[in-house]
Amino acid sequence: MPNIEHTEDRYRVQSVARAAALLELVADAGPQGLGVTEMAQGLGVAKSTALSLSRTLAHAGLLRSLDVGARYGLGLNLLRLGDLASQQTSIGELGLPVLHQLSQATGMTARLAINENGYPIFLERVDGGGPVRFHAPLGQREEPHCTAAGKAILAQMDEASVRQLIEEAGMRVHTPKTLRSVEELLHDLERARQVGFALDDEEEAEGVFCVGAAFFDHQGRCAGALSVTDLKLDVPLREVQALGQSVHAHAERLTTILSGSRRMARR
Amino acid sequence: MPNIEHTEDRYRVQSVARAAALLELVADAGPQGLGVTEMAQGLGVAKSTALSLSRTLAHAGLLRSLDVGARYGLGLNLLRLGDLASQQTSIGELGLPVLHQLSQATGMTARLAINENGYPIFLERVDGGGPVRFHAPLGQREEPHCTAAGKAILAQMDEASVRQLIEEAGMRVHTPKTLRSVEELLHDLERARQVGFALDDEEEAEGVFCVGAAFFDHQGRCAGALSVTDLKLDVPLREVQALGQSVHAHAERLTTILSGSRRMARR
DNA sequence: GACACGCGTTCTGTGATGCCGAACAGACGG
DNA sequence: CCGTCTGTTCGGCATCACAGAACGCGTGTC
Repeated sequence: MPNIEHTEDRYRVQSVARAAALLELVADAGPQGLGVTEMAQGLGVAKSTALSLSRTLAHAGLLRSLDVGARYGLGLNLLRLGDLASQQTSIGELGLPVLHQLSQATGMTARLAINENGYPIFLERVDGGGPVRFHAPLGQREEPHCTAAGKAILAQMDEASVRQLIEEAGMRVHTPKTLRSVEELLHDLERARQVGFALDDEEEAEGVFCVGAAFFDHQGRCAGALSVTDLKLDVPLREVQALGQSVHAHAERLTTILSGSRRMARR
Repeated sequence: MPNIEHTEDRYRVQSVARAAALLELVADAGPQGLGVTEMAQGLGVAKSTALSLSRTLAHAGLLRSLDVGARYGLGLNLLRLGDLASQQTSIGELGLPVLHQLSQATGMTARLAINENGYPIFLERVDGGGPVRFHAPLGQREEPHCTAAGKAILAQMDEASVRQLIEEAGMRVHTPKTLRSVEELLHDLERARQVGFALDDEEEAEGVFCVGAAFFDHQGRCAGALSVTDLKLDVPLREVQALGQSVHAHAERLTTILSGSRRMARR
């Protein structure tokens, strides 16, 4: 579904591709898992094929059988592998301490996203102390136009690239406050550049307020963005400026870490 | 030489099993990733085979190419899948079988608590065979200083964190035997660390005796604790040592389950 | 500068193997 | 006691994954 099938990829192993699709299928199925029959029709293969695939994946710990040998859910090895994946992505590893500091300094849920061709992908998350937990999945490509991290990243691109990206990504409307036009977006990005941080003022979800700022790698390229999230109610307007400066400062700190303490952010 | 060989699993897809082994291989390789040649000799297959596998996995987002098309590291989709796996996996569910075994082995009421910032929250409970049922609410945050599970968790934290937590939580006095000072508590925790289990000797309720031991997640963090409860009358002093060892052993069993049980094939 | 060696990549033939489909065995529920 | 769900088994054909040799390319070494 999110993945368009095959870019004319030669060298592709059918059964492995099916196995990967099966993982996605099981992930979407939720906690109750999937049975062999459901897998089979979800993948469009015979039941016996689905059985072989699931058995093999289960043996590798990528799936696990929920009941005794009947339904399958995601396996615990995925936990370990996912954890290693974020560690091995040096940004995730290097950014985690900064993220903790940011969370502690603001008391809010802090997240770190990397820049993948203009899209933010969240690698790490540190919950704030508050009672409210936010739905904040990791490893997922989020939308650029309505998230603080996304706009912080977009603000570092030139206008032509932004237009092209939005052309491709679209601008889904989530709330009444979601920006509707590229012009509106570009204007907002200009403002973000001037103050050094981007806002998501109930643009993705009602009642949720985010502040984001970009950080840069050793070549000065925008490597990603930090953001903090909280209920709009809990963010007095007069504090937004201070909050933004804090996020910006932490992003700059991360920039100096990533660049070997040589170069500063490109504005 | 065939290092990962299986327990006579009939339905097994060779290429998928190899793909899974490849994921492990890349995970062990660390941040710099693996090249095709290394994968090939690591798996014991031809280079072209390794190429097909890695391309397929990369297309599914389970691997990602680090340089342009050369070396491969773990993919970001693993992050998302791992995150989902942890959401969909309740520790309680995994621990339930162990809990049953523990209850059966000891004949006592067994409980499982997760560690939430040092506080124990009981998720599951299995009643022993005896006539007495204990008031043991689930899903509720209990006090750390006077419960076996709480002290088992505390025993895994450093002294400063314990002091800070107790500062915040206080030490309500329930019985004459309830510990009164942080020093007393720290001393008790030190003893618990040495023997591998914590005791609650009528400290929360008179006549009630508990033994607890911590278990750990795939990162080695203390994820929670198991405990057993009975009337003090029914626990002869000489049995405490054996009881503690049993609880400790079951907690260890749960730890191996939670940490992904990789490499379970031993020929 | 030429050479050799390492890398990743390409291509093609072949036989192992993944795949389907049909049949089987329990578990429910009418 | 059937009909209809499951998950499981098995055999056989065609596919598809696999190996291996050859290619292009960048590196390092005389």
